[in-house]
Amino acid sequence: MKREEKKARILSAAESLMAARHWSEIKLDEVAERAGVGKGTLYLYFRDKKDLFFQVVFSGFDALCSGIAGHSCEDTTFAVYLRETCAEISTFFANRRAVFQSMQNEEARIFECGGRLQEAWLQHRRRLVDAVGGVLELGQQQGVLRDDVPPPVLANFLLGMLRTRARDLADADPSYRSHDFILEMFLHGAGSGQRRKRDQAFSNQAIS
Amino acid sequence: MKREEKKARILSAAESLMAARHWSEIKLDEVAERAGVGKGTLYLYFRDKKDLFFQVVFSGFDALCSGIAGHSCEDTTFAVYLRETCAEISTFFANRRAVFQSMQNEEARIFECGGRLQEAWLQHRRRLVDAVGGVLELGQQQGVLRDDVPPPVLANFLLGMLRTRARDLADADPSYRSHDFILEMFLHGAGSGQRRKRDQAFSNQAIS
Amino acid sequence: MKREEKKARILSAAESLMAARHWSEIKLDEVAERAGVGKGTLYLYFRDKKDLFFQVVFSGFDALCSGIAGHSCEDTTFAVYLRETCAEISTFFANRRAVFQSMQNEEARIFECGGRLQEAWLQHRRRLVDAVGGVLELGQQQGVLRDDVPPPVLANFLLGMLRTRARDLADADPSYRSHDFILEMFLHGAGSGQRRKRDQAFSNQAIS
Amino acid sequence: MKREEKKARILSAAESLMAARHWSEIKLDEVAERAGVGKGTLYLYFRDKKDLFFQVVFSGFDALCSGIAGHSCEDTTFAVYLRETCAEISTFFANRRAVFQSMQNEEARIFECGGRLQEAWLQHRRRLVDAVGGVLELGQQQGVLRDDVPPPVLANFLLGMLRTRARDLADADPSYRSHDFILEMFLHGAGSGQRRKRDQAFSNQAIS
DNA sequence: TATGAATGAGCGTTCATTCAT
DNA sequence: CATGAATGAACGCTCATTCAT
Repeated sequence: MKREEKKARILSAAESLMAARHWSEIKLDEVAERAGVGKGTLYLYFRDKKDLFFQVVFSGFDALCSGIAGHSCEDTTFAVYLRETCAEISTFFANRRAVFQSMQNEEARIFECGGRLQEAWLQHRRRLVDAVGGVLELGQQQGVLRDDVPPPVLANFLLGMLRTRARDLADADPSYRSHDFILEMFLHGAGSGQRRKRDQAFSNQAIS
Repeated sequence: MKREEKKARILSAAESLMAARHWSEIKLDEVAERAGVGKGTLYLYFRDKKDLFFQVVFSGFDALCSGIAGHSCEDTTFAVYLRETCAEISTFFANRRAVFQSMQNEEARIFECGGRLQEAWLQHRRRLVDAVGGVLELGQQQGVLRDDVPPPVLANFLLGMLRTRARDLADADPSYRSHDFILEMFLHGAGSGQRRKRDQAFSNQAIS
Repeated sequence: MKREEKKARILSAAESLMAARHWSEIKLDEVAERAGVGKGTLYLYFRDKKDLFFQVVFSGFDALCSGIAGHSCEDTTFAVYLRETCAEISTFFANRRAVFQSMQNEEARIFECGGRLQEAWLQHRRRLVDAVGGVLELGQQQGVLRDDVPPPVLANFLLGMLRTRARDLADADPSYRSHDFILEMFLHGAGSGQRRKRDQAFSNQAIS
Repeated sequence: MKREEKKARILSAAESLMAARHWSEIKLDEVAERAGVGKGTLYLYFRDKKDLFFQVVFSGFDALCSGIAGHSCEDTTFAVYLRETCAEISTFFANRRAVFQSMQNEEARIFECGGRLQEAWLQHRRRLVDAVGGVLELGQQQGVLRDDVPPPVLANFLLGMLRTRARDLADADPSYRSHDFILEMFLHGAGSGQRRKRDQAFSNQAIS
């Protein structure tokens, strides 16, 4: 237990540093100091620097994917289900924003590590896309979502919009940062569409 | 002339390397070798490493913004105009993909350079958003785009979707990578909307 | 204890190298090798190259000044006292000859370090002059030294003669290198001796 | 002639820079700029950096030695002759102070150039000592100077005192900086004067 | 187990020297 | 002759990693 706690302290320290700087610009001295352990101690818990940051990046990620894939909308409507999914994802990335603001750029080449880590990241990413895709597929089956586009493609767009919200709209008016607005954009787009009956389903309670 | 050419060679070499790795992981020896010049030569054209990568990042960016802002849709429909704008942006980022795949992560802290570079990037980003926002405002005036959302917010979403296409849909079916599809998603969203009269304007000729 | 010893090893290595070359021509690799430590180790004990050489130069100097100022001739004659002082100074500079042969040129601009180091050196030098001046003042009080010249001026001449001995007379006959001879010259000069009519010849017009 | 003038410009530029910094800290760019010539031009007049500074150091030195050796006191008294010699030396070093303040430290190892330059310097130095020694020998012959000390030894002391004046007494009262005072000290020393019983106190045991 | 002093490979930067113009 | 752009060897300094305690 003591052991796991110390490891967590290190991971946490590294994570907070990765919020602000690229991993190759972070010194292990800093990590050790912030974690309150000796520098040598790091090597008792992690093979090397790369391993440490690797673990920072992926710890928790799997849980997120499982969480999304594990839920089901049986006991609620798809609309609510989708919004909850968005909230879950947003919360996850917000909490780990530090890391993933550094990460999202790296998606295609994380750590440039000859491929092994890159592979790992792509795999993880795919897992998330699949999990979200699974949710969206339900929407298609219920006729709420267009079915001329594969769920993973839709999932990528949705994730992209969440990212836009998190990163590019940080300073925008709060009303444009609500999950409802995001979902409204996701579902109906930017067109003027007089059709717009404004899905009631998406304007109930706000989650976050 | 000769001088500018050499500088361009260096910028190009650096750019191609930045495609694959974070700038702090790129050795100036590599840049020099790939550019076919001596290492010392770099310092004839750039103050230091930071300055080199800074120039890589921003060279061309201003031209893009001006280009977008400079056009007008007087001699064409908004739909065509918008698609051309997208094509312009896509081409730009595709050509400089190397750099901007590294960059987009950095948006919030490029080079972590105490703020000066960060400032510069944010300013540039805002310029692009404004230019695109200008285009979208036209769409609002013509009643093609919803006017309950400020143009810059819409611009961010559009840019986000272009990014999604460039980065997350690299392996998707080509039909989901066309400008027309992107714009279709942008305008009408992922909803099933029986409304869907499928804007004719966007299904004519493909540009890229 | 171990720590101080290692620092001493480094200082000693640097000192011996400074004996032969100007500090800007000495590589830290050399210092490290000669000290039998890794290059990085240098930076555990010294902020940077300048700091290292700075410490080489001044370590021990203060002790010398205090030593000279602290003695007194109460329990001996002034003559013996003065000779002991000379011996002390000579020994110090002989031991650190390496350094000070490099230093004496620098007196006016050591390390050209924008003034801070220069200041330091001048202060140290002045301290030595004052200490020696204090000794000579005793000689004046006892009527052994002329009192028409301020002690610091006399001190400078004495130190200059010791320097002449150490540097210019290295190859001269040993009899001209003894403290006694130096002091004899200091006290009575090069004149033949019918003297003290205050050579009219030398007090006419000034040239420069 | 044009050629010689350009060379002189370069030498002069180098000399003025050597006044303030050690030669290894002076960039050839600086020399070229200050001389108003291209950097490549330096290599038309000097084999390399060492050669340039070598020539800076010794140009004029030979002329000084010849001048001193060439005069004679036939048409004047020894006292006047000696003072003129001092003035000549002082003027020379004052004019070239820049260089020689850097040099005097180097006497024993100039340029650390494996010996060739060092040799050259020692040879030059010896030449000056001999020239001055020649003058002082005249003083011995005329009974004005003690003849129990070889002229070169006396010459070294005299030169040392001139150096003391130039370097250590820069801030002293002007009266202690006149040639007359220097010569007075040189001839009669710092003793009070009842003297020439050859202080017993100073001829006992040697310390070092 | 935990530490941090020690290490040395590696990198950014400088600058004497060359050579095409 | 004159130039200054180009070069690359060299050096100061950093920091991931090891290991004696």
